[in-house]
Amino acid sequence: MRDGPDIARVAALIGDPARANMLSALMSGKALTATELAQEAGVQAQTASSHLSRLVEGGLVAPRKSGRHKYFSLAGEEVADVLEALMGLAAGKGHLRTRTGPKDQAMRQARVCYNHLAGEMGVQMFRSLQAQGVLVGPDLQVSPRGRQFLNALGLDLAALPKSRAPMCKECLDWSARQSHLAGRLGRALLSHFIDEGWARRQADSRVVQFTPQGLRLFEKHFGKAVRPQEDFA
Amino acid sequence: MRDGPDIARVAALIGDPARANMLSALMSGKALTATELAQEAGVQAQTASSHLSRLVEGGLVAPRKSGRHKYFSLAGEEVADVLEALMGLAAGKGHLRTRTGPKDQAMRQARVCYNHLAGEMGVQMFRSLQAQGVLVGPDLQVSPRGRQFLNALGLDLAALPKSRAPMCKECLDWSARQSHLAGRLGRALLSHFIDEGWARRQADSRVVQFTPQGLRLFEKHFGKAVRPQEDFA
DNA sequence: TTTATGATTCGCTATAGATCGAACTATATG
DNA sequence: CATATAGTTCGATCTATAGCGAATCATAAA
Repeated sequence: MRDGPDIARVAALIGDPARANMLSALMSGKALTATELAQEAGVQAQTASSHLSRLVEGGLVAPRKSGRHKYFSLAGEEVADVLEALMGLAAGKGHLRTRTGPKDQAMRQARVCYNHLAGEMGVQMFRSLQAQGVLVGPDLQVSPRGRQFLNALGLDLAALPKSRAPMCKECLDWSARQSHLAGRLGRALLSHFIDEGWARRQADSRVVQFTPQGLRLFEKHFGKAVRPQEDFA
Repeated sequence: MRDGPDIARVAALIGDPARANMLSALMSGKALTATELAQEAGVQAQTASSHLSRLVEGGLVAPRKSGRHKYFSLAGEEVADVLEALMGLAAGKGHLRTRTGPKDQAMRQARVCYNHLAGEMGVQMFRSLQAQGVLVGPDLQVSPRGRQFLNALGLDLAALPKSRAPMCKECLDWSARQSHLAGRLGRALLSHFIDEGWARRQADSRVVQFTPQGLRLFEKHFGKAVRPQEDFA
């Protein structure tokens, strides 16, 4: 069994606590500077710099300079997917870093996964979109009815930036263990919710906080989110 | 960002070359003894023993003794899923361990993923099952028509061993970058192909070799597999 | 019983790499 | 220009752990 991809290389890259913290922070979808990431990781700036160059070298994060700052972000959606999957496994094995607090509860409810909505509400939205026939088929095409639905929401697909990236993609949720919507449409929907004031991002965390009004509107369009699943020991 | 699952712990566990080799070998779905795994990993028996106890401790593999042998297998489907996802990322980044050989080609065509069929043919089968309405809805329920279809194939769902594990589950393919069928049905289908002589497992590898007849029957029921995708650099 | 083989435990060594202090470069701001 | 801040490079240290030899335990075969 000496063939196949070199899985140890990427895993080792993720397997260092400092780097894992950085990657987790980047799961917010925001691009962060080297010093911000150093703080997230709890190490000195020099150490962080070394870690970051290794992450770039390994193709997990992408650098971008702007003035005297250097911003880092996840290299792509596949990276975010793998991280989310790893979180699922770790959570399932009970490897949690902290006692479950109030934030944890909120994270399970609604959070950012790279650039789209995850958590119970993310899962609920995805199921609803399929049930309503907005997304159809195994490859998740947007149906004509779907276009109409999205227009009614105030979202124009044609206005989305052109890109070779897939419009719709599934992403496995670590807390709910079910799929939610990623891809360009997933990103567009989350931005839309925030632009329209349905929800806002909580500073320095992945939590997405819906306003009471926003929640009402969400449930009107996508149905009521299932109650958060109890802990799996 | 000090909350969330402890991703570094599992990743570090996978991130050692010897352990990664062991896990890759276990992706064949077979349970292997400690010495077999030592050979796969290219280390001495004592070293392997230490690695294996750590893998068990971390919940990634499950031990089972039988006489003076101790068999190890992956702890569950979630573990296999994560490994497959990691392979996808590693392959996408060009982190391959060896030059692409003839075996590599065969692996992309049809291989075992833990206990079900993966590769181009696995993906093709999954799409076909959805297109034909055998599996319907976002949660992949087997339709009444689906039951009929499977019966015609010689597969009786009611005869499958009872279990709380999901009947149908998606699993992301590292070579094709699309979903294929996992879960109890996925397992049952692969066993069926082998029992019926459509295909046989290649010794000491994950490759699934279809016979000419088996291939014809497969294509009759599931359509022709798409041509293997070219390398992504 | 003895003998052979599989697996583990112990003790030791060697090494990769994580960490930080200090010096250095580059960009911005006054 | 000088000065402050962001980021990197270099060198040194220190720790975790992968690796193996040798001995030990466990089970099976003879």
